[in-house]
Amino acid sequence: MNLTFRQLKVFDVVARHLNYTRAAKELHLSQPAVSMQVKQLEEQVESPLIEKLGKKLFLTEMGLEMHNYARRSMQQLIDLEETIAQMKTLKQGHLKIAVASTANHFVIRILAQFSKKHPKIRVSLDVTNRSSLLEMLDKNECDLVIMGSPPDGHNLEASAFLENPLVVVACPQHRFIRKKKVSLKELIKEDFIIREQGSGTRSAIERFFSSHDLIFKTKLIMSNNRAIKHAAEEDLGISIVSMHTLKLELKASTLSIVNAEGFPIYRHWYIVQREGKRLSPIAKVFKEYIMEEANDVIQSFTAPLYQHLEKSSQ
Amino acid sequence: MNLTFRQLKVFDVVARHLNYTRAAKELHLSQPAVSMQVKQLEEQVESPLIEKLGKKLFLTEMGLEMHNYARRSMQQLIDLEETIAQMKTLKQGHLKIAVASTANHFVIRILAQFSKKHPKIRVSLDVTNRSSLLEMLDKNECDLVIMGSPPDGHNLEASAFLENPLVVVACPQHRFIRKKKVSLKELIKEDFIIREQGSGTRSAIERFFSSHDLIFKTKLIMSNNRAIKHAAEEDLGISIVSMHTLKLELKASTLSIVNAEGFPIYRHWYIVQREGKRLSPIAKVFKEYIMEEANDVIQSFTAPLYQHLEKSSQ
DNA sequence: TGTTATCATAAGTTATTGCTTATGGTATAT
DNA sequence: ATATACCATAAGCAATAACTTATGATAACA
Repeated sequence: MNLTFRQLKVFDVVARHLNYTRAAKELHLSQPAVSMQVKQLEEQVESPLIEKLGKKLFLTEMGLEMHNYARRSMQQLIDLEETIAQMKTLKQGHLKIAVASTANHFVIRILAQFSKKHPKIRVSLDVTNRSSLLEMLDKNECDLVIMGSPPDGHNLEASAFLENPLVVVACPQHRFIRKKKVSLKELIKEDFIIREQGSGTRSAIERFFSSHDLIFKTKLIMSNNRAIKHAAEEDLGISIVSMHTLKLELKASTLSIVNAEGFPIYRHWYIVQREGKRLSPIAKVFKEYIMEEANDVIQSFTAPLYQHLEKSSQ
Repeated sequence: MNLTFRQLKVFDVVARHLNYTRAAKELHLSQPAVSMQVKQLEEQVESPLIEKLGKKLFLTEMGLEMHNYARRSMQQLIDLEETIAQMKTLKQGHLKIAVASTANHFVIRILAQFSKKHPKIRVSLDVTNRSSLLEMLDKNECDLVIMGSPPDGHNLEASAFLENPLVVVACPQHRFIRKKKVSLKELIKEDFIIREQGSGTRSAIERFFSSHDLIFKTKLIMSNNRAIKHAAEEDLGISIVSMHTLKLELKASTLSIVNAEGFPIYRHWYIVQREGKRLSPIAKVFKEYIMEEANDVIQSFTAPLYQHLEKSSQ
């Protein structure tokens, strides 16, 4: 059986009017064109759908069934069109993004604003570590990923959209805090609390020190940024973290930024997608949004807390 | 938007395999044929439905939506086919018949047997008077009507399928009952209880007497066969009724048949449809059933009760 | 009885569909 | 680097879909 939507459409009009001529007018067709469509439909089901008794037309029992079907079918098509139109106009859809745990803080902030602008959009946010992010990209399980500089060899397309200053932190009682400036020589005598192998922050730190031919002492390895900060608060060592994650600790004065030589290290946050990825309309808009707005959002959100630093560094 | 079922079918297969080549094999098509169908579908909705990342295929968000739609749509088509097939094989359907109230007795009997043979068929049975029956036929509100000889001028197609003997009845105490034979002359001296103008039975009786140049006395006019019999039981007069309606009264000996000259009048029951009516499969089968079986059913049902009459009449 | 409204049918035309084969490009695996 | 698997694209072709106009048949109606 090989019906066409055209046949169903024409049949619906005929079934409503029970008059070919008027149906033809509504469809802007000639009367025979309508007759033929109905006839073809009847041939498909091998049963009469319309009967002519005297001068009046009636639906047969199967005609009635077919009419119900045609109306359901057409309504569904309209629903589909509606869904697609809504997706295109961002009134509907599903935005799937994943972020490095270190970026979580400010991304949530941006996402909140974005979500307010597009209230009907469903959002999935995965917060996970670097290797899981890369895996998600490989499996195409999300539209966009926000992370530090991604490695080569994954066919990825990464756009830097925000500076990511890494700063040295210590507990406020630490002697470094009182010093105007801490040289790298002094710095590497301290014990460091640091992220696990594979972390973006860690590899940045390693690259920084090795470029200065220095080796730092790892006191503690932790797989979670929050835990690192907590350890630093407890003076188990000093650490190097993204400045964007420090809002609460600075405000509560449980951690302070060390004015160390060569810091902040300016790295970037990247928004990453698979090469060749066809972004959904909403993902495309989100990417544009984040590229344009992220800087402002971050500024208004963190700037007041470390103005002293902005002046002294770089 | 002008999708085709073909596009949906092909898209479904591709979406299931996420591989054009294998989809093509399943559909017994070349690979480009499949690519083209999908591409056309994408042009219809003006959005990509499938994305190729590296060597793997994925559905886009809209692709997912479209796939759901395609599956729903195809399932409905299968349901429709199933419904139609069931109607054709009499496993489903709606039989709408209407009968003259006088015929009700034996039609119900036949219908019960028929319904047992086709248990899934829904049956509507309207029991009403002659003019309503004709109206129902005019409005095409039922498939078939069972009645006495229908009038001309309604574009009807009537098939006689059963004899309808009209007999004179009186209460068992009536003097006619004891007589071996009652002549017409004697008969018309009695008071008659009779149906209203327009009744099939009545017009048959009128034609019978006028063909013998006789006029009968109407004592009581009633619009209901049951009421007539009741009046006769009470000896308000004698009456002429269809023998098929007498089963109960004969068995209970509350009415008896008068052996009158020229009786029974042999008329017929007809199964009637509009000229040109396309009977549904089940209606067609019912008509065949009634034409073939009615006689047997009636025989086995009423014969024992008036064997004496069969011998004496005609 | 002729007129009107309506549907069926036929013939003819054009555009489109639905495929095919051939070929080229590209990511992955060896 | 080469082979392989896979998809995209192009060109070409046969079938048919989707109309049109013209015409015929038939009920309903005046």
